[in-house]
Amino acid sequence: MAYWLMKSEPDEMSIDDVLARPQSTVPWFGVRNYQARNFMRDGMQVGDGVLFYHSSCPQPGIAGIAEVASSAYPDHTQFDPRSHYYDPKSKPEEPRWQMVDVKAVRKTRLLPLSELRANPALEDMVLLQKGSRLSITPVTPAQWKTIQALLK
DNA sequence: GCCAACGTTGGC
DNA sequence: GCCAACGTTGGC
Repeated sequence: MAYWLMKSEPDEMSIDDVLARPQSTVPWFGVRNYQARNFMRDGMQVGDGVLFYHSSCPQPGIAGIAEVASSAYPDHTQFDPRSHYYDPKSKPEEPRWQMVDVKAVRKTRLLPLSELRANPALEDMVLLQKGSRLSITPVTPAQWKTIQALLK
């Protein structure tokens, strides 16, 4: 069992949007960063805990709890020339980009980035490191536990 | 809109 | 393999 933080722009896909979907589940398409892809492909297992983070919005922070709902499989948007996420260099016989399904578990209070930064127990979070921009980052069990307590 | 930080591309 | 140029992310 591992833990992750996944960023989503609420204008694109908020925690409410995911909860409103069938099975509260969404395919996490559009990741175009190798490190983030590798976390999905090599690290994630069904049932892993996910902190659902709202980014690029007025109040960035953790907005909900989710879980990994599938193992990694090819992201079909990479082959669609009309898609914003089209990658002409990726071939169907050798897909470059993968995705997983993510299932929303519950909405939480908005736990703002500023509150995460202010908590000494969380100072090592990958999310909070200088210059960190990864849309998918690992979370340690201790960090997960701290955040669960903050969301109680 | 600004800008720091980082990733990718491509010429050499 | 180096590295300049460019594109993207994302908080502010």
